Amino acid sequence: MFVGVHPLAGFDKLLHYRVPESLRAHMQVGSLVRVPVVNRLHLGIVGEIGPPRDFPLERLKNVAQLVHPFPALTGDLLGLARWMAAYYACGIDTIIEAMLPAAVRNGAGLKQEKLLALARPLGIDELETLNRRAPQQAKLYAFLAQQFKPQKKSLVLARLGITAATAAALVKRGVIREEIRRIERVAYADDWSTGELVATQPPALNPEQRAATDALAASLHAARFGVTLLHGVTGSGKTEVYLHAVHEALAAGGGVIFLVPEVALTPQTVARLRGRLEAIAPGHRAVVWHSHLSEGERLDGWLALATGETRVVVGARSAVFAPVQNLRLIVVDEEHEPAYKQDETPRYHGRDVAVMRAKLADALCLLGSATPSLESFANAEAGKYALLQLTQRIDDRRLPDIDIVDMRIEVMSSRGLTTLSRRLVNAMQARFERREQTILFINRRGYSSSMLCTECGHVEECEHCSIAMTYHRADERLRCHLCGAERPAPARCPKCGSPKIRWRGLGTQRVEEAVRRVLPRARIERMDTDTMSRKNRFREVLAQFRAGKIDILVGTQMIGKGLDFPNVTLVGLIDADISMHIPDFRANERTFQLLVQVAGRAGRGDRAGEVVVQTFTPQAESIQFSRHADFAGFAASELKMRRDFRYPPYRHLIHHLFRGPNPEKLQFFAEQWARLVERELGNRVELRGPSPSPIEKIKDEYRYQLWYFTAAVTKVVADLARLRAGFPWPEDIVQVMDVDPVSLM
DNA sequence: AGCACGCCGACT
DNA sequence: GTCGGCGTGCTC
Repeated sequence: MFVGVHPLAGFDKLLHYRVPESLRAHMQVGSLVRVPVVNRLHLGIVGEIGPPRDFPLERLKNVAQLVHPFPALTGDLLGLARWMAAYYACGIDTIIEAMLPAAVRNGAGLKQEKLLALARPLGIDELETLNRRAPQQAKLYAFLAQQFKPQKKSLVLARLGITAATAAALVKRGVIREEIRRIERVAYADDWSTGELVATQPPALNPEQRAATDALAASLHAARFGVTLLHGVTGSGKTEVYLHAVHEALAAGGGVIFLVPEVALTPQTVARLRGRLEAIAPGHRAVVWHSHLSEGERLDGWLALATGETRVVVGARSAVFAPVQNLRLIVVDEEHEPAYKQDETPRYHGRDVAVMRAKLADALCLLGSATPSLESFANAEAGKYALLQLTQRIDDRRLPDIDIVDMRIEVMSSRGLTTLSRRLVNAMQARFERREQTILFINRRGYSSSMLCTECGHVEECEHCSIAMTYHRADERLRCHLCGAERPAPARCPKCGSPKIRWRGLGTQRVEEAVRRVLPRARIERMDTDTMSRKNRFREVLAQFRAGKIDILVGTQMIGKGLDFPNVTLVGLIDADISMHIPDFRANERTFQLLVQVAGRAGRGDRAGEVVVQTFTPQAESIQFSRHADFAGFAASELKMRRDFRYPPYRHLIHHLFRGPNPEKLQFFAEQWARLVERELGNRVELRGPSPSPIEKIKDEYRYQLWYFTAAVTKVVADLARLRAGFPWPEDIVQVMDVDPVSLM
């Protein structure tokens, strides 16, 4: 008997081994084994059963040990690992490592990391010779000499672009020293298992909820892959719908994964969820899974699931890898949350991975949100995902009125005062007189500003990529952050010729001043990163606001969190469209989400609140969204961390990008990379040739360099005016390519 | 990742 | 000639 094993030894290759008689009984795909690699034992996962295709059988070594009698990875998980390795362009070993808790990977083997530190300082002449004879070592020495603490080896090597051999040479000479530190997890009392299990009576469902649960029950009954998007406004009782689906899946003998964003994993939430679960599906105890568990707790939970003793897991994004048997349902609550994105290797998106896992396990994936992400919404629109809507609030609170104010008209009619519209000022005065509160939200998702004409609303775009170009004040030029194109900033609007063209972005101070002018007696407080330097200031201001000691709160994104002030009946959104021109669709998306959150909370129980949205582009025809920017960003940040990107085609491209000014080779690998991206992402890639900038500059700006090769852009059209009609995501989604993980298999 | 191998420039 | 630095390729 032969097996192909993915060793967890730091490289991405399937190695074959002979299985001794004694280990054959329980050996299967997904088994955790210990195998010899070179002269050391490593853990590995059996990836296939059978002999190697191009390796002589007589040279095969034996499997040393079978760690568990049951498979550590279920079949769908192994398939998922393969898919992730291709989709996120990383080694399968890193993914398998992420799938197994540290304690499982080795009984006592705690994770270790290597650190580098200076051992003895070098004398002047020694340094001199080093500089001359071994520039790489000198670079490393210079770096370490500046550090106070030992630094992580892998990071240092990646940053400086040097190999382990360089470090080894210095270690051998005793100039630097290598330390090994065990990374131990902080043990942490699980107050969730002891938290009071309030076995609340399941509340009666309203007709909408009933319809949704019926539809889900039907889908679950079919026992086929499917994705359902549950779009329910804030307070419409999504959780109750989830729980009925969970019950249905459990009753059918299936397993369930319930994902929540990390922030939502508070003891209270989990206790409540558990309580409800107990009430609705008696006898089922859920495993709780998150990053703060101790090794032992993780192991317990993992074993309970892997052996089939428990069939439900509630947890943060990594719970998507839980070894749940006979998986029937994956719930992704608040699916739009950016917390589902992992920003360390292996980089992945928990929601997309959930969809894919459901596909591989023939299970149902239920995505829920009050503000679905654009990609999920688009997939629902396209009919790939089923859509269920909950439009009524359980508490029957009315949705606020939304006014869109066209600031172009304001600018024309009232010259001078253009920060606040008449509409907003009147509304604010009314609140002040009634002793109600106002929030002014300044949409200033900074860093990049675009060129906007205040006369006609025209925004300068890149001719290749069709995204708004970024204005760089220093040299008065416009740049495209996607393809790197640039040109001088125009003095007049290219469309209507007006000189009133300016870069956007109002400061909080300016808004505050404007408010003071119209409401001199009101108590106003400003809240942004500048004024909130002191740590407690933030809470202080919020407390004062809640206590009614502040009439008007002016702030940026910061006020979006924890926004539940009962006396706020007016929310003003200044420069609502500014982020529409940022060449990053996530920024646009976040603005929508925030707006919906803010708006959903304006108003007092009895009376609907009011939301005033100020914009220069009320009929924004086209907002651009780019999947490529997202992926390239992903890849770029990956590359930042590791010099030798392991996925072979990338590895070579990157190597030549970083190492040699060799245009032919560079082009060859760029083409290879482009083809890879085309294949993996299904998008067209336009190759524009090597960057004109000198190679030294590329090192600093390789992000743009990478983007330079991937200028295919996906277009989505959204209409801000749609906000009038409830809380929708843009309905006019024309085309969203490649946002459905399953289509990219 | 860790290790062996081999090329290449530098210098007792 | 030899030695050390450093890139390259392999691990069943």
